[in-house]
Amino acid sequence: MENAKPTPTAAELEILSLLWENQPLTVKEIHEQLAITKDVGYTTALKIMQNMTSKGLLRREPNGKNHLYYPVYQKEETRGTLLDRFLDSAFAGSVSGLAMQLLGNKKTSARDLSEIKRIIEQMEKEQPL
Amino acid sequence: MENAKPTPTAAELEILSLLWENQPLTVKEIHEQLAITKDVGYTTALKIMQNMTSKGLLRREPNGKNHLYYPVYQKEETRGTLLDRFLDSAFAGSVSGLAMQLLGNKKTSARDLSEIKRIIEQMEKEQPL
DNA sequence: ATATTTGTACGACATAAATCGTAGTAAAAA
DNA sequence: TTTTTACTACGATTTATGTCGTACAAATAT
Repeated sequence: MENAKPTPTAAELEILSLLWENQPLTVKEIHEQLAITKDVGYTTALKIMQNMTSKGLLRREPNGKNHLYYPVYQKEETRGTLLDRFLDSAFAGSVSGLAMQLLGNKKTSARDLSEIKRIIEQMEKEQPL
Repeated sequence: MENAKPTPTAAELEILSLLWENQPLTVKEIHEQLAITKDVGYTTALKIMQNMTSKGLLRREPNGKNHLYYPVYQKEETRGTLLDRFLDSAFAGSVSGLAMQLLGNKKTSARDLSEIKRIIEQMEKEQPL
């Protein structure tokens, strides 16, 4: 009864992103980072992190007076789960549909294109047929 | 004050997907389609479509006793908006990060790979550097 | 004309996410 | 030893989504 992989919300993902870069962190440290771009209260950050902990998204350890928070799932795993879900809901599971949209995206530069092509060729070599 | 492009939820996307394939549709027709895979009530589908209409996601026309519903935004535009949002929230805006995850996905077949490569080469031709 | 069916509107409820105020507890400072 | 500061816990509120039940209106059937 604890097997359904939890999928983080947007607010939770912001926190996870910080933890993926640098772990563990305290609530205070997370809040300081969040406060740079958003006007968010300390207790809001705390509450979200508490929710995340009870959902199994974070793990925490006592550290003197405060707590140290660790992400339970790492970046690639989480992104993979999110991508699967997104693919199904927005692109009817079509990988090439998503790829087309992505490649047509304004934010996709020529550099991205050749980078992606390089990755594909790499994969084709490693995993024949 | 009506400029924030609304981003559909998962349930709303299911309905939009049906409408993109075949428009316009009545609530009854939508519900029949949804009921094939999900156990959902008629009024639930109706309510969601009413919400979508007031959000500006759908447009409707009276048709005798019932209504015909049309999607306001077409598939590519909606997918583009969703993809931008997803890219920012889950991949810190990194196109190549998303591409890597996508290409490493189990669901991505060798056929997808060569299809994607073909698209890239096409784009590189059309839009040099 | 009355009854039944069909589609729509409205309101209620449950859940989850995000937000914050307030209060308690423990450590550090005075 | 008090007082202040720093974290944490708890509860309240708001908003959005999804889910229905019920009731109304119009058309069709009896």
